[in-house]
Amino acid sequence: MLDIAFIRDNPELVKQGMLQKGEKKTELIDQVLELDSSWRKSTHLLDELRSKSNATSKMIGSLMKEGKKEEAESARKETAALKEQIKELETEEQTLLEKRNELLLYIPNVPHPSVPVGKSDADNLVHATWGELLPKSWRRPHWDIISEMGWIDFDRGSKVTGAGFPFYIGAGARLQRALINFFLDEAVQAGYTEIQPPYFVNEDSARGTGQIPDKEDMMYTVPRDGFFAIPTAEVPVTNYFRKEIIQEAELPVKMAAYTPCWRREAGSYGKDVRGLNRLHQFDKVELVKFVHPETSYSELESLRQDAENLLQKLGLSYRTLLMCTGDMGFTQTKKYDLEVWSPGQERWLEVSSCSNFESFQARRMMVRYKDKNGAVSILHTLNGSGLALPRVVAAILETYQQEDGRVRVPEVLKPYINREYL
RNA sequence: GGAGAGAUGGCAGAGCGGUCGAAUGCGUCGGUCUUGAAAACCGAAGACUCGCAAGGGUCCGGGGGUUCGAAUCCCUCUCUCUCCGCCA
Repeated sequence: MLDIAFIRDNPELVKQGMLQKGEKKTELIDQVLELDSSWRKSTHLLDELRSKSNATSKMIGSLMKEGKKEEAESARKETAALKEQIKELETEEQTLLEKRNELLLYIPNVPHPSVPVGKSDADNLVHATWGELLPKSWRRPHWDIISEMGWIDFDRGSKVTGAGFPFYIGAGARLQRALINFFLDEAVQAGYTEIQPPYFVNEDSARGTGQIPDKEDMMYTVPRDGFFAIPTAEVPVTNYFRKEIIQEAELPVKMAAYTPCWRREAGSYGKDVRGLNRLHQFDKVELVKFVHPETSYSELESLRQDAENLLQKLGLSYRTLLMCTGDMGFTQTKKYDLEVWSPGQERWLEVSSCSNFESFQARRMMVRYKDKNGAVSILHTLNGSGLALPRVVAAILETYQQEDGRVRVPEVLKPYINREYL
């Protein structure tokens, strides 16, 4: 969420940011500011009354000590009305604050000035393209390769769980494991600490990273225990430091986590869900950074570079998009997407998304850092996939397939899959 | 799942109804001393929030209650530890 003080000082800027993200309800800002000013009035009055009440309590205490019973007694009687007033005001003040903070959750983060203004994915900027775009020609889409080789079984997955929960078998499973290890090893090499987080989180964590209330429907829930199955490792990992203060010297903190991810993906259909293009359960290595506010944009660039390196080493062609304001999402100020080339489908597939959240998540989570002078401030968080497996698998199969049907093992995976062909 | 104990500042750990935002130790920071460091000594440090400021207010796991007044008493929830049961 945004800093209320920032909204007070820059209401127009925040409104403009909302409009650029395609969020038209800018009256939200006026409502928040109105609630805020009533709350402040209420708090002010309440504090005065409390101050008075504290003073008389103190006085009663010392009167008792001096043995002035009658005076203490009469002072005590006077507090009755005051107490009543305080109690009333307390509920009013609390209600106002709760309402204000609730609305605050619905105000999106403000895009960074370097982000192109636009409405949809058509307005995204192609930031860079790497590698040659193999033509389809004789190449087949990955789902054909998969079913012919028996590497992934969608039908049995549907039987056992439901659509979008596949089984990986033999070389298919082996490839998954190889990629996970490769991604993690590369991340550790790049200075990230390997983390294994919980796969379920509670409601506070889901709110901390912004899944609630914005993307609540994307998550699978465990109602009996109040848990959410994580849609990405971002959620547990970013919440790692919730309500904590980190020493400035510790920054930046970089973490890499492999987890399965669960997403309900309601409303998807057609070619988008064909094969490995979109699943309800998939594997991903996620990179998360906690950084000093001054460095968050350079950290975003290096995060993107870390993710790009993986694709380059795998020998996959890809492009990097700088997402426009309208296609960016609620919590980010700036975001790059990496899309890998799928020669069998002749289309781009998103395999990574690298974002800067500035203080948006950290403020919700109260993650702060303390500088040398002892001053405490909110830090910045970032994350990016490094990488999401299924579409990488799709691209590998389609890129490395031979005309005879076999699939070569990418050079960098050979330490993990000790053979020439899958 | 059953029984008991506990939750206090970065950590350890006092406090058991008023002067406690909280002793003490360690750690941290600043200074003295030193060529430099260590040791020793002296000193400084919680967070949030309202206010231009002066100055208020809130916070001793969360929520509620008793009281003029709660870290201290009561209820409740969560978590941690010990024992038993169960188990990868």
